[in-house]
Amino acid sequence: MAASSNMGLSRTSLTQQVAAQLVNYVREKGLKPGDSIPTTRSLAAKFGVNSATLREALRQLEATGGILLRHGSGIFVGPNLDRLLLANPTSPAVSMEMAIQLINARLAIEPQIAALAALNYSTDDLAVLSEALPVSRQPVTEGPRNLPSPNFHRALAAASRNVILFEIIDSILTAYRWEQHTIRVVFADRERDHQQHVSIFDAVSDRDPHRSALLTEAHLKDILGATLKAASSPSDTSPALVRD
Amino acid sequence: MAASSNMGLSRTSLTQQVAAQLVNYVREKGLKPGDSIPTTRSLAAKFGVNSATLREALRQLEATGGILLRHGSGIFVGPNLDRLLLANPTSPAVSMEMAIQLINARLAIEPQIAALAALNYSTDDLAVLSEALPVSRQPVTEGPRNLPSPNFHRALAAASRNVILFEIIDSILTAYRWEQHTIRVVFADRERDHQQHVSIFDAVSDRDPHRSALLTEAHLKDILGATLKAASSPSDTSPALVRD
DNA sequence: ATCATCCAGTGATCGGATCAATTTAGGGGG
DNA sequence: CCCCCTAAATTGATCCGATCACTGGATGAT
Repeated sequence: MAASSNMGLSRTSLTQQVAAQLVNYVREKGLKPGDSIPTTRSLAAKFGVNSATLREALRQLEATGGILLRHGSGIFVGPNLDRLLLANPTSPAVSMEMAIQLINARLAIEPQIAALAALNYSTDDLAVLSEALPVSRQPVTEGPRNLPSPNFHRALAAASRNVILFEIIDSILTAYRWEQHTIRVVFADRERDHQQHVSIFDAVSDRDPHRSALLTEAHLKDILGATLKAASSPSDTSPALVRD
Repeated sequence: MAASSNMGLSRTSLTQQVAAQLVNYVREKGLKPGDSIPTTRSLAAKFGVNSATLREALRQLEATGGILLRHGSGIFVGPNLDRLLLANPTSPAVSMEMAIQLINARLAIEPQIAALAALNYSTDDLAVLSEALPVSRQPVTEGPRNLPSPNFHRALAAASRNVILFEIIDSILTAYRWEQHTIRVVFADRERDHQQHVSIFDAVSDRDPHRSALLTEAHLKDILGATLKAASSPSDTSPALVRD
């Protein structure tokens, strides 16, 4: 049951494996918020890892909001179970469903962000935004190690001058990319994607909130449509492309 | 410099104190994404804690997306510095600014969520929503241990049938309550708050997305206005109230 | 100059020991 | 019989030191 030895390809750290196992445990047991989780000692024994390693996994899940650690009392499932279970996807089907929900979430939020960006952006923001513009035309720029070049949507959120909204979009995009590790969304018309970005940029720089919102909405609906089509017809000849 | 002994009231765990210290270190040093952070051993010595404790703090910050741990290479500041720095607020003034940004973020998102809820809710959702309705009238129900009674806005987000959006609202509300630990927002007209909730509920149950969005927007603008007024005039006679 | 190899630095994991907070079970007094 | 106070058991939190595993640069031969 344990068998966490580094057999073959073990790209992930033991700690994260343990965290994933714990999430699966909660999932399979059908535990609900408030339910208790076995003690640290028994968990460490169950997963066949050291207490320190288990502890790191616990902290990680606690930071995410998945579990609660109460000194002297025990370990409990956190209030927001979703956040815990979404940590590791179950099946590609679920992943696709998640991807669609992610796009729908963006569809609900980003038009407002575009409008706010049009109202609040500074000259610096505009510079960053225009700088992120040509990037979306590049095929798949394999940038430096771990510095993903700021893409258009992130820059747009930054221009809205609201840290919270930026954080939200950032986390959504991150989550989306994570989903893409499982399912690759085929995006046929890359040039069209870029053109839409340009038109959004123009609307924002014109300080036109209404037009910015509408164009952003249309853009995301386009992406949603492409994703839905890709969902019905599995990956065919066209290579999987990453888009932002 | 270390001095992490449990003097007086130390409600937070040592691990979290260390995490906070590390964040402050990054802040004061003015480190930017990609910059390297001292080694685990030196950090443990610097903060005067054991390596295991430091490690838990690191995992915690890593899970939040604040830092990057690379085996054999080093520790680095993560791509999203904001997420790191927002972990612990600096001053009440900043906190107030953050509270306003939080409300503005809700203002950008929740109307759309209300519209989606009007379109997508099921009978179960409606039941939960109506159940959460009378709660907002209660003064400050000190519920059981750690099960915050589902409040109206959370239920509304759940009715939108989009897990991502629910997560977003949930995190915003959580963050907001966290901010309230520092600054207490005075909300004068509690009855009005409740009436607005009721009218939103009616619009949603009528499957009227447009009206739902408009009412939600008005409701949040009300809250924003009250918060802004409280920001200008510091806490006076009226007791601080918690609202949702 | 090129490339394989080695080595120091650094994070990751381990094993057990000890401290601290919580809960629970008794025991004494009312 | 019930309540309060104390003590022990339970469980998470921290510590300590050691060892393993990955990376990157230095070393040296070709």
